[in-house]
Amino acid sequence: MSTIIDVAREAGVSSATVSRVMSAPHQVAEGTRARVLATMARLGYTPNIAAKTLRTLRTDKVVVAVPDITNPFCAQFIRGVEEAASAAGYAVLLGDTRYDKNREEQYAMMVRRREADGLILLGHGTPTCLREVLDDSGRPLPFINACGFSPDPRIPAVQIDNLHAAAEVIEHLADLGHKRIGIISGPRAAPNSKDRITGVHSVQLERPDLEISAVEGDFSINSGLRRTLELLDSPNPPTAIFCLSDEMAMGALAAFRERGLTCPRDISLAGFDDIAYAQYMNPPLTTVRQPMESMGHEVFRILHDFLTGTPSLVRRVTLAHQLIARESTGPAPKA
Amino acid sequence: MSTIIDVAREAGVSSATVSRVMSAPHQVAEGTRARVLATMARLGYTPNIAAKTLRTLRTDKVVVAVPDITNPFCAQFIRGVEEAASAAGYAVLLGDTRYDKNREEQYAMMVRRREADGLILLGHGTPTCLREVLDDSGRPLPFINACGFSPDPRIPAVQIDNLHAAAEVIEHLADLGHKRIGIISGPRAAPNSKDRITGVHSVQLERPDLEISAVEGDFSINSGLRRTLELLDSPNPPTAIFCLSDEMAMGALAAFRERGLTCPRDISLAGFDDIAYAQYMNPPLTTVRQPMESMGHEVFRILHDFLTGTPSLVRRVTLAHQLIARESTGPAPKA
DNA sequence: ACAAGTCGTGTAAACGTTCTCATAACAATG
DNA sequence: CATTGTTATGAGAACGTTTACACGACTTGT
Repeated sequence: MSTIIDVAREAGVSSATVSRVMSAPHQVAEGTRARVLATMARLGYTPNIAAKTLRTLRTDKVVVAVPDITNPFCAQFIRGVEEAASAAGYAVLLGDTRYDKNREEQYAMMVRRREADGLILLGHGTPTCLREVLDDSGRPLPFINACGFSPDPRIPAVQIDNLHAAAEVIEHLADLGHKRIGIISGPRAAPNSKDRITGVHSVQLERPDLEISAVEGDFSINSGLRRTLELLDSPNPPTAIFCLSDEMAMGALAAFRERGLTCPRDISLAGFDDIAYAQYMNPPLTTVRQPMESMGHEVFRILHDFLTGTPSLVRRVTLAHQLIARESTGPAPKA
Repeated sequence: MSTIIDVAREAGVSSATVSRVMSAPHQVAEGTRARVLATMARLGYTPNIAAKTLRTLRTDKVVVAVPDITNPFCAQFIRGVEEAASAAGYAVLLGDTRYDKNREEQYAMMVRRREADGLILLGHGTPTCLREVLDDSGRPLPFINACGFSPDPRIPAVQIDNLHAAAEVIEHLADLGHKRIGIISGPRAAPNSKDRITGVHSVQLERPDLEISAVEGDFSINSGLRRTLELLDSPNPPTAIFCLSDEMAMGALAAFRERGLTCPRDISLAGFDDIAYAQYMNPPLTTVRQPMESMGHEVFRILHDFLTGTPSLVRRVTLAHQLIARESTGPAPKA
């Protein structure tokens, strides 16, 4: 492996000039530049990144940590971040936390150890090793949440209006004549689950004839299946089910199948997220679209502004969602 | 940010000793070790990775590049690699190539620039910037393929027996009485598509009454939908369709729906991969299970042996697959 | 008592960059 | 002609580690 020194020697210049050819080409005379470039090509020179970051303290990398890489919802978000990042000359380091705090910490450590310039976390959490720094120094961190506002207001974040999104779904179902609606939430602790449930109840306030029964899932297909079976087996089963993720809705569909129920004739179903599969389900799923790619763009933009010292006061951004009515929701069956 | 020198000064030892406390703790006296450890904790010392890799030329990172992070099939593989990697103290850098050669090159460059110790590529390709090195030096590279043997035999790889797996599916369908079978392949250029098609034809040799019509897809849901519609609209449509990926099978299901066909009563369907969604589709999908997690383990193991200089002659490994018959395949309808 | 280990530690030279100064050559200005 | 400014380059000091080598203090075996 040849170094910048080799190139310098071969081209008859100093290492400083070679360095400049790469980072500030206009500063070096055209002839010299061409000669250096040619030498670099001839030697197959590739700069040593470790040395570069040791010197500059910049890695041009950001970590994106998602709770479940298996979920297409996360994948879309990653795509968005990746797009914005590579446009700005940054590489994306991807982390799959599997909803595990320890793994989350590990990825956060990468920014503490300066293996990456910043951290984007899908979810509302704050890794403790970053919180420590924040509490000690009080200075803002190269860290941002997506899809969930942290309870700590100092931490920037981007999300949709979960409360109103959920409310719209319930209104949609109520308009179709559904009175008994089952909700399958994500883990209750998550602020966005809470927001969505608050949204559900806000509708109930205006339509007191609504009967809402909420159970707790974990966003997985299987929990959607299990919880739906429970709802169906209850004494007075709902005529519509609202899953707070499309994956759980997929499980619900399997549960309907298991009980011989036809959707939407016998029971209606709504999901949340609008993953790519939603439109291909059987029947195509009514759901709320979260603009995950735009969220990725936006989140990176904010982080990047911070990294480049671009003065900015933007802390939190709310993006527009969209209710997408497909065929899984229909009129409530006549009792 | 405190350095190893700060810790050394505070603890009254040399930087060498501090370094040893981290990398070879048994070499340093217990009392000293405790003192150093305490000092490190007090100062909140975190080692600078850039300096470390500059010195050692090791990053303890491997890049895993997959063609489509959105595909749960890839995700499972990543999980497998990640598991094996973190057990061995390696971090995984994830790359989403989106079937794009340029992106593939970019990730390969990371190992050339020593930003990572090795590259795992899902697919049969060889990035040109690595092939160059291989051709120039002739020495083996820290590079391995998964799910597809490279035409270049010098490159290690792990995959299943695609030929026989596909043959088993066709036999399964033929046993159910299907005579006209449609195949929706991935891009023809891919060796594993070729292998599977060869497998299909190997069955045809023994059962000459089979009519096979193969069309080319691109593994995406949408191509599955489109190609299936074409097959259904042909003069003598097949009674069974075999998609070379579960995602395309999902598209096929949507196509059936669009044409008012009930699966498996009117038409049978088989997929390939056994992604997590396969069992939850409507109807649950008959498919071939590829052991993606084990493949991840195995692939990392081979790469790791190479990296640690463990002498090994294993170049290529074939893992066991499994035909999983679910409800999407049934007896051929009576003409 | 001496030679030959072992053990714990320190010294200092790398690793490959970047970047601040310094300098030299030349042009423009008074 | 002296001064000032501009432009292209070089010298060399960091950046924070690891590690080969050296050394002194013990232990052990003769």
